[in-house]
Amino acid sequence: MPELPEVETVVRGLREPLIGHTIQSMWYDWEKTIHSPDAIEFSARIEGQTVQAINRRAKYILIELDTDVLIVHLKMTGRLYVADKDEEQVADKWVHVRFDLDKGKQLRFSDSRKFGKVYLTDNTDTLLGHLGPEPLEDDFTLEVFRERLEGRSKIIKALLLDQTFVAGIGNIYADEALFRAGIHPTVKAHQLSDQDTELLHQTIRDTLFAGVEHEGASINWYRKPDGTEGNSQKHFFVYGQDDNPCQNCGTIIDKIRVAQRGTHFCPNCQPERLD
DNA sequence: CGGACAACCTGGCGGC
DNA sequence: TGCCGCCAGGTTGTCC
Repeated sequence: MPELPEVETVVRGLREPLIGHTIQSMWYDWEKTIHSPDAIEFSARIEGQTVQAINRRAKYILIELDTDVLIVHLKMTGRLYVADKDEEQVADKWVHVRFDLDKGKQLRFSDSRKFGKVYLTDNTDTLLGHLGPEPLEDDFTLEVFRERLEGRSKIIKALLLDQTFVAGIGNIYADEALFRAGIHPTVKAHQLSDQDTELLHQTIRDTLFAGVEHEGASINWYRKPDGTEGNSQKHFFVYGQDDNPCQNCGTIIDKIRVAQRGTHFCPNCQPERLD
């Protein structure tokens, strides 16, 4: 659920309350959330380091410290936010990792489904090196997109979800980008015309830009670090719109399974294609 | 290369 | 009200 726009919104929201603070200690109650190194080394290494910058790569949050980078992946239900240390945790029973900061603050990682992970590393390449290009960066040009599509025969939706192909797109924005481009989700990459490719390149960027502008989609778990909801979900054309009329043509939006994922599309605007 | 599927987990919801 | 079973979707790994 948290995809590029949601993670970007979290990153932006964390900078003000977190940069400049020093991590004093670490607490956790679910060891599997700590991916690497092991919890003992993790806490020993992170204590005393100060937050210098916060960035994003794909769906990963990169909290740059003095000598290491604290990396967080929210997966489906993760939340990352700063709270006052003395503020009771009763309102959020899913906090599994906590970092005490100076000045009475606390960085909390909450995750009801426990899929999320935290990493500490001085070599981000090991974890992030395999990722594809950032779709909102200027270097993600139409030419780059074309080259990456070359020789691929995969179903286009599956390709968009592949983080090594393009980084940061998830189930929601994949459906939205395909709708905007008028491309059926099961179209094979090699079936795309030059015009399809150009359009899809543009709608991937448009869809993600719009998501960032609306501060992410609060479908059920996602919240901005200040606890408020994003508004992106109010602007979806197809995601979660099954059984409702298409805003473009009035045809009822359909929901099928593609690449083992719930997939929403307009049967009229996104016609199926045979080989 | 591609596709299917299980695993990791738990809350929310529809059905009864 | 309560229980059951399914669905949600990011990523990795395994198997064909």
